[in-house]
Amino acid sequence: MSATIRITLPDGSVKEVPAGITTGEIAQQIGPRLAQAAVAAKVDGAIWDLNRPIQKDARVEILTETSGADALYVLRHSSAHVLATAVRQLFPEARIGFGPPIDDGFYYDFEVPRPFTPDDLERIEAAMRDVVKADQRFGREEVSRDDARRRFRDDPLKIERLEELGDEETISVYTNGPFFDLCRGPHVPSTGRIKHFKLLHAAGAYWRGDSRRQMLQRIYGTAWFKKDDLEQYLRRLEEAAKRDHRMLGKQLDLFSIQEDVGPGLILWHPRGAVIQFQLRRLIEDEVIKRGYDLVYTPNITREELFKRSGHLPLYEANQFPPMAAGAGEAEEVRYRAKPMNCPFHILIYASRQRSYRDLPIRLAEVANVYRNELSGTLHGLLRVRGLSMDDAHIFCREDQIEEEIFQMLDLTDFVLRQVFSFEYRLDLATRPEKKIGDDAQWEFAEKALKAALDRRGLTYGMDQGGGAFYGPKIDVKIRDAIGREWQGTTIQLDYQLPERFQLEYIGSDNKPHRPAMMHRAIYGTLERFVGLLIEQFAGAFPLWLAPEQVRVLSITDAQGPAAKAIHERLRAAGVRSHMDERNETLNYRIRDAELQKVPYMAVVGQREVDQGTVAVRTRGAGNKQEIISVDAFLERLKREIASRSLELGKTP
RNA sequence: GCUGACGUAGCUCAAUGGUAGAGCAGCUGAUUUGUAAUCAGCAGGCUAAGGGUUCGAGUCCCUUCGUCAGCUCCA
Repeated sequence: MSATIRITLPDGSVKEVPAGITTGEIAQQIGPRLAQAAVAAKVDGAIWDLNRPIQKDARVEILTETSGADALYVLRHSSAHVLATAVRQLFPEARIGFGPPIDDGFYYDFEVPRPFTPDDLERIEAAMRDVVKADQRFGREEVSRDDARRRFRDDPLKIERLEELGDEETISVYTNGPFFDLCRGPHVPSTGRIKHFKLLHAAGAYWRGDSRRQMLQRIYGTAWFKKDDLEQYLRRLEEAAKRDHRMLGKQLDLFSIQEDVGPGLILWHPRGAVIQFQLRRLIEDEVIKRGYDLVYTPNITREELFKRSGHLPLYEANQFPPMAAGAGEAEEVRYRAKPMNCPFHILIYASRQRSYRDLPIRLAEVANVYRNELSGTLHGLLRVRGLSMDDAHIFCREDQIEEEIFQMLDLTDFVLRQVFSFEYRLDLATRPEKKIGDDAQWEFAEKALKAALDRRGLTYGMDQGGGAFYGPKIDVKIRDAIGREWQGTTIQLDYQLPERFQLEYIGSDNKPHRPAMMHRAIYGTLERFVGLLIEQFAGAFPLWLAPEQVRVLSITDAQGPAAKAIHERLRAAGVRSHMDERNETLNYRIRDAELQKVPYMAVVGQREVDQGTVAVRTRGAGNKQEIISVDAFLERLKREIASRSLELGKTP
């Protein structure tokens, strides 16, 4: 006998249906068009296949191609299976790893005797199209552990995963055509639903993300419901490539990285240095207003200092090897380039006795540090070996911690959101495996960070195990042009260093106490931040940051002296003005200034000379020129620069 | 660091194992231009570095350095 169950639909209506009905059948009952468009269903909030039977009362929502992220997730997961089906067909010896959906696409990991070539990818993609054409039905089976062991006996990676599943977990196997996979699902009804996909690239990836385990070959792809969406996505990738800071850095002559100097070491050309300089000014001015003191400390130090701080040996892999002082009195003394500034700031703190009345003490320094990062991780300005950190260390009483963190979050918001309109995401990173200090200290520190975040009413993610070895931290992630996330701001609590350096202050009880300590960088590093800014603005910087703010162009040589006078007047007023008096046509010089993304061009012809005006052309505004007096132009420039407006011609 | 691809003029790219080219940029000259490329000429290279195979290597092989994608790591 078949029992009846009650299905609640999103509009609140209730359907009485026999138990064992599938969500696909429910869709069919509602309407054939819905059934046609259906991809999967949400049953009590969980995503299910359309052909999975429902046995008890539930809320059901049919997901269609237009249901957004959930539906795409299912499509891409199924695409990964189609990929694996094709790979297995062409490379029967391939063993399968994991194949999940990811943002914008999917991947699948394979253990194969040799890596995939670009040719292989083309063949695999063609084979995938055959699988799609065959319109294989995705079937779901629940199997016993023994059964699963038998079925995956040739796939050791799957067996490894299988053995980790708890006894209470359902073991499900999904099949399509000849392919079967240990998989939680869900999937689209059949492979024919996957029409618009493309394989993007192949690369090595460690099994389970562990660099001690074997390397598998990962194939990345993207998949969409509509042809337009796929094309738009591919176009978006191309557009993003045009914003790549490495390409723009070359075109706009901002910086270079040269083999003669070394990987990850930046040469800031004059035009790039301007941007860095403006950022330094901004943060230094702001920090002074907020009660910090600026300090300067050396780039190298006796190695003992980093032993005392605990960086050696824990951080040694990231440090450059020691250098000897050479012949003479200090022959045996070994020095190290600094990877961090904390020990120096600590020594400044400890250089005299401190009272509770002095706290908090906030020491700030935009400093160069050197970290020997793995060569394969270096990436333009976004990951370098010579870093300019806008670093600071705060020493305070325990009861001041929360307020200090609160203030740092405020400074972060000022810089990232108010000044730059960055969308940013916060993470609370907790204790890692490699750490110093006991669990009680970590517990306390993690709570303090949480309290400040909650007090500011911020939402944040948890990054379990992502903390620094000396304490938990709050990290800010900013996306680059192609959507990769990079850490910018970091706020870290540290209970270890004050202990190691025996830091003290004299409390109101006239007894010594240990201060709390925090590290923080708002930009993170100037290298990375400038890199992200280049991509954010696609090289077209707002006036206050632009390497060249105005380019003065004379129409013929006759206006040369007058143009030069205007240029010099602007420069004397602090405007970054350049003059283009090359023997080229006006059109040529305008084109050049546009390509260099100069915010304003000031064109000076005979009419302008006679009237004491300039013809102002705004970047990107075509030939909508504006004739104004030199005085008015200069006033406008000054106002816009001071306002740090992100848009040309607009002062907030 | 690992896996793979790649490295040719300042830049972007060509060159079935058989004399290294083009466009732009640069230099010289002509031209004096009113809002996205004026014309002509000239110069520019030990093909990343080092080794090997070959009558002959930019091209094939090895090593090193570097770049790119991803993994790991991280500001």
